[in-house]
Amino acid sequence: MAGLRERKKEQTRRRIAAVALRLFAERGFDAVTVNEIAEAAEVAKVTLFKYFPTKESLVLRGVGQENLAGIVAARPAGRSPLEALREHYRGFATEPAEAVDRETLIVQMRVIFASPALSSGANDLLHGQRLALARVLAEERDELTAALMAAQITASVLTLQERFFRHLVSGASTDEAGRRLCGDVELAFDLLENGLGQPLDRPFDRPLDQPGE
Amino acid sequence: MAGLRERKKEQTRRRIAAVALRLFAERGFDAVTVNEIAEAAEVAKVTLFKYFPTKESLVLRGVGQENLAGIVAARPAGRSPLEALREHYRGFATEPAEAVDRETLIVQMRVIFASPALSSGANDLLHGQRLALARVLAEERDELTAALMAAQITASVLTLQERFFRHLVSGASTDEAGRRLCGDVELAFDLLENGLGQPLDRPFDRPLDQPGE
DNA sequence: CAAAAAGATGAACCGGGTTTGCTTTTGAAC
DNA sequence: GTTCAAAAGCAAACCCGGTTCATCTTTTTG
Repeated sequence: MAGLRERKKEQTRRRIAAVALRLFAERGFDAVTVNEIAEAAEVAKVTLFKYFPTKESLVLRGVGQENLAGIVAARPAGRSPLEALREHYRGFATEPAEAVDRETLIVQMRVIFASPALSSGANDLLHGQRLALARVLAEERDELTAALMAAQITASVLTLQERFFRHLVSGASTDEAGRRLCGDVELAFDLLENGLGQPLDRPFDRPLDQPGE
Repeated sequence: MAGLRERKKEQTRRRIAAVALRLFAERGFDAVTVNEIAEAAEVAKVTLFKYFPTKESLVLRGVGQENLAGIVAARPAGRSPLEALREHYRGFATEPAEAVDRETLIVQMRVIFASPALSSGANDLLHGQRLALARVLAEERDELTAALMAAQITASVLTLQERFFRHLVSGASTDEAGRRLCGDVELAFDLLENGLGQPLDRPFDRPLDQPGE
């Protein structure tokens, strides 16, 4: 019934997250205390921690929630896990992001990249994904193979994400970053499929990084 | 000149690490405070932190110092990075561990696996390795390929390590774990070389996990 | 042996996070 | 509208990892 209570809570949560992101962007993650955030957001520290379990979660909320395991588990019959994932990321690269507004996302990523604590925190989030993916893959092959596949896949996806956001953060337009990501996705999945043995090494060539942004 | 001072310091460092490991093994990483460790090791807290920068480092000292980048950079001419790494891990799997005594190592790993904080801490240590490896690889290929290769390789190596130590921790003898690791190394590097596309899927078969431990 | 250099130390402090005990707000039943 | 239980909010005190600082002890060196 979407009560008043719910709305107020949602509003408070947003306010806290927004204030926190702003302060982090202004002065850096480590230089802002949760007390300051709570004060600026006009809640008690204890209340803040009821909404967000840790300081990091103020920024990492909803980052890297790809659910690779789900994508693989839900793939149509006859399609390999890699094909399914490649398809998914093709879609992600072409469609224009949606949901949260770009500006906020960029600031968020900038803050994350600027703080070692947050970067490695984001890293950790993928650990769970890796285990889940390994579990799904293990239904069709032996456990070690499944674990290795999951490890390679999540590592590659993480690399793609990092590059994508790094482009965005360093000023590329959403379109341009998306276009780059397109090629990157193909390369990444080709490497996964065919292995590192073949020197297929970037068949098409492109400007090898920003020629000035 | 190997002064008295040096010896005492080394001795103190060892004592602290040993006491910490014992306490962690007895009661778990989170249930032990650094004050307790300092007290039990008969040093001041501030002294403890001069030897070990963080609580985690009391356990993670020297864990996962493989230096993949170094191995690749130092490989003989004409050998591919993957070949060099495979060779290195073949050696590691056959030679019997050396250095630290097995018992301590096992306790250490048990403690690490039992604590999420430590597990993800150990994870983090590989992050630096990944970047270093990517940098070395980037000397011979484009940056994205290098980054993806580094990501896949470090992820695979981490998986191998985890399995190896998990075997040890769950009671396998060093020999047995080493023998398993042998096969695992070949599979892991075959997957890296040839890709996940080919269903080479474990050509030899083995008991597919502990039949009760 | 004396003075400098290096360590060790206790005490106070900081910041993230939790506990406790209390007040206020909300939603629903009467 | 009144009543009441549940939910949310709060201040203050606390815990723990980690740092700072000023002081004291030990080792080295000349």
